[in-house]
Amino acid sequence: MKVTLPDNSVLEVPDGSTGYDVASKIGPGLARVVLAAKVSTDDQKTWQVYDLSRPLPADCRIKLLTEKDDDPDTLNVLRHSAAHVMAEAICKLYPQTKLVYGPPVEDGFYYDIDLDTPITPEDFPRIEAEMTRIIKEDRPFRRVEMSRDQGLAKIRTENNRYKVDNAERAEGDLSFYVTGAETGSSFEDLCRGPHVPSTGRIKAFKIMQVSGAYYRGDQKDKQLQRIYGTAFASKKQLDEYLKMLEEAKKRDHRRLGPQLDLFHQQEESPGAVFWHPRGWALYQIVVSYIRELLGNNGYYEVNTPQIVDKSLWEKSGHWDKFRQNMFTTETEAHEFAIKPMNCPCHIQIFKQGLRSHKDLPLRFAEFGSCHRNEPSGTLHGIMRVRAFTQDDAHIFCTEDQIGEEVVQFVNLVKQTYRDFGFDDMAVKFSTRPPQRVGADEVWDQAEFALQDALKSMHMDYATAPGEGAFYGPKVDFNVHDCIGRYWQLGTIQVDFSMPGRLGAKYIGADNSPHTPVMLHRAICGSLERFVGILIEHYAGAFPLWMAPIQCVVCSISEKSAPYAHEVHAWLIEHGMRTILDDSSDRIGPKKQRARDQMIPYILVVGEQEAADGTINVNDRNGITMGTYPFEQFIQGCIIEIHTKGRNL
RNA sequence: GCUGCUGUAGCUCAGCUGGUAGAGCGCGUCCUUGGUAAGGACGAGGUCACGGGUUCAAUUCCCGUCAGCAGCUCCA
Repeated sequence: MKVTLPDNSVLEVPDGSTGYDVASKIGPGLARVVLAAKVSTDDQKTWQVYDLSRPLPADCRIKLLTEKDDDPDTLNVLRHSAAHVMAEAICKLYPQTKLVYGPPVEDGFYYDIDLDTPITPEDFPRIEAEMTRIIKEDRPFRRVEMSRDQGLAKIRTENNRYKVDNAERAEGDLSFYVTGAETGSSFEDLCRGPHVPSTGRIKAFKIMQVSGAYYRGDQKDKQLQRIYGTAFASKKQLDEYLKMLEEAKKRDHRRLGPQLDLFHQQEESPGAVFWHPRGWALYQIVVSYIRELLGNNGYYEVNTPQIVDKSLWEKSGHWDKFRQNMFTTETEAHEFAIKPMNCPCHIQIFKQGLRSHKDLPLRFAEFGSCHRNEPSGTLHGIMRVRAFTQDDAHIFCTEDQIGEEVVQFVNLVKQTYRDFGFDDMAVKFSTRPPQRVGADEVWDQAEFALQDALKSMHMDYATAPGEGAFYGPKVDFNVHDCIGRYWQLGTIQVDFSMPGRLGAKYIGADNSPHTPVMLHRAICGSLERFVGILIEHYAGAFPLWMAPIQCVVCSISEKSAPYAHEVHAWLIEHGMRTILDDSSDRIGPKKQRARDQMIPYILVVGEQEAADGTINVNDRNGITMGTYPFEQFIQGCIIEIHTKGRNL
């Protein structure tokens, strides 16, 4: 049979040859480092990863995965095998363990186990030692295939409901992997594969953490222990990965926020933010940016009450679905809810007076302060909080106007994210959830409108079936943080239901009343989260235009302190956010302190500068940029701020 | 909310098998007025998260509460 290699050369091998045979034929060096084979039988439309010992299909295209290449499947195979080794080690140490499921994931792998004894980080070294032993034995991974019936019969004897479940849900015939000899020391697991040839090929691994995970993600089902690990083809790569994690920690907004004196959080108000002057300056820069953008794009800013009678939330449908997550308060006759969102209030504004179709689209924006009683375990720094402010707006429009409004909004999102420096956002389109309000035809229409707009803009997006809001489908704009977690920032949601439920009407061209469509939308989403993402994105080193403090003036000695005061005053007059350091420290420590605060420009002034009317400019990376006349420096700053630093 | 871990000075952390606490940085005062990645001396700072229990004695052991961390679930 013929096997085509990546360089399009064709190798003639006996029928039934394996990936290992092909590798050996090419060269013994390759045979030593190859881990698995990637095989395509449909001219590279789809690929399947094969064990090296598995016979190849006739006339296929093959790509050999080695320890050195960067194909993500290489790591997946390696990590999947590492998961098996870890499972074996755990079963050896805890014989009552029931294995559940152990896949590779983005940064490593995990194995879910059902075991009543909690595994703690203190146990990791023992498990790792056992894994090292298994790896040293260099036992082969052997694939054993069985007919479905045979396999099911076998697995049912094992008293493990999870594996029976897995087997029942798998399609077609079943395969098991035996690690080791057919008799004697070996470990077996129901598994689709593929695996590396033998345990010895796992060169670098580490158990990372353990946590709870519900079986099949169901909160009502048993909570299992999920043990996370990672594996690489070399120790060097593992070390690099661990170092990268350390570096990422330094960008964490929960560390940088207090360190840069931006905000703090404390026990007495979990899920809320105490903004310090510098953090609030940053926050207000975001607000000003959005306020200007909305003003230029046909929005009217409004403001609505914090505390609203429960009856409004009953009408809107929130009480039914989110009562558990709403903060309430009461007076003599009323039970109130602290608003968890702004839309019902915006509808109240819409309802004042008689609206005409000529008023549409009508766009109400609010920096709306909301409170949601999020479950304690979901809080995360300022990214997920209970008290937050959205750059919220609701667009009241006709069905015909939806497309155009979505397009305009997506353009605003793109412009904003570009200006703030987020270049890789992920777009997600979420469709109708099981629990929802509104007729199916209406959902069809709303989903179509959103998708159509995305397509017309040639946006790349992922579809999330069933993840829409209860009143309508949505498009989310997500950005990742320093440790790769994705957070929803912007969103636009089509709502055919709530205006009707709350009695919003306009008079159409036909002189009869109609219910408007409402679009819920936010560019930043929660401003708290947006600022959190900004902190991590820039690791605290904000571009000049958004830096809370833009310059610090440092005097060389007492002799130059008066001039430093003068320079400081000039900068303030020119609108620069500036502080003065005329302390008795030497210039070294002053600069160090300024760098620690990530202040973009450190302006050193001594007797020389005082005599010349100049300033010596240094950046926060320790680079001395030169001595400039004051005017020249200011002009440079003004340009840098105006262009948001993109051309400099 | 669930599982596991954690909570000691403003920050980062020591503190073994119970005998009421320590370092570095920071902070304050003084000396030094020094030209670009931390000058020197002295000093102040802690109800060891909170509430119970065991004990002659608890920061240390046990239970509970609160908060944080990791993941799961959730996210209008």
